[in-house]
Amino acid sequence: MMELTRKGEYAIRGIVFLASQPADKICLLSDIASAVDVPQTFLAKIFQQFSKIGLVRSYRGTGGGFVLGRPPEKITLLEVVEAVEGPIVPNRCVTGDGECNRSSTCNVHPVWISVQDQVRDILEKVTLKDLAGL
Amino acid sequence: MMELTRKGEYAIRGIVFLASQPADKICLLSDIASAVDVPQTFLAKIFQQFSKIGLVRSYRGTGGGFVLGRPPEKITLLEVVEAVEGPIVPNRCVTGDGECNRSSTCNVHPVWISVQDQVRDILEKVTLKDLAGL
DNA sequence: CTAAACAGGACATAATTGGTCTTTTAACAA
DNA sequence: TTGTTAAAAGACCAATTATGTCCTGTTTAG
Repeated sequence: MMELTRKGEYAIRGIVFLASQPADKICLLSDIASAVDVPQTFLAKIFQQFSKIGLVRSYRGTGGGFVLGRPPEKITLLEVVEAVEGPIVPNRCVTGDGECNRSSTCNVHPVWISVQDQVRDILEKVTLKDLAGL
Repeated sequence: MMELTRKGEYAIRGIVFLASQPADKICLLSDIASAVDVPQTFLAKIFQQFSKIGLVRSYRGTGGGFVLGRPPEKITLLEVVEAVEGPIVPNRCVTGDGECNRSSTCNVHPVWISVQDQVRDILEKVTLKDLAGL
């Protein structure tokens, strides 16, 4: 249960590596991919998702590549994980879209809420600065 | 991320229902399944897993069925979930079987440990007695 | 012996995961 | 303007996992 997918793992590896590089250095996807040992085409998809929500900034063409969208201390692990894995939702109950039709009598419900809160809390306190060892 | 599968959801529903029944009542699988609205054949698999680790006790033949293996206050939500979903492992890192070959330099590692501990802690404090509203 | 009820394994189907490939778009340089 | 470089986007595909079903035991009460 609760296992991160490869996509999530690769996402973390990739962006942590980027955070460990000099702030103004535009990194090639190919370099990142080989540095963190992830298939480049797969990492491309991941970084596209990052780019859409501003976690990274991309430049095309010659001399192009990626840089962090914000300083590493302003990007949390929660953001990175949720960017590629979707929101942290331990049970269909807590999605709030009426999935749990037993909610009135469901004593399990508050437990999942509690789990969700705790996990989000932990991941939110960790930034790329911490992870990149800066 | 971290979503419980249907199997896990069904498992909880089924055993919580069983816990809500009189302690000495041998419940038919068919009755449990229809009460909690789960396909009987699927629930059968789940209860077989419960039975193997003693969460429930099964009786075969005429007059057979299921009862809880222990008093409801002695069965935790953690046990129930882990029985069918496997151990709570947020990342391959924390499995301990050498999956994380970067562990020496991996700053993410302790975060997953922390998540694992917190979640287990929450689920361990909730018993079937709580969930069945006893 | 027979009917009731769980145990166990094989099988089937759909969804998700974990990618690859191709084409397009954008930026720069000669 | 014309290549060349590099990311964006979308189609596609194989393997795995999730979600069951089905059939054949095996056990037990009566």
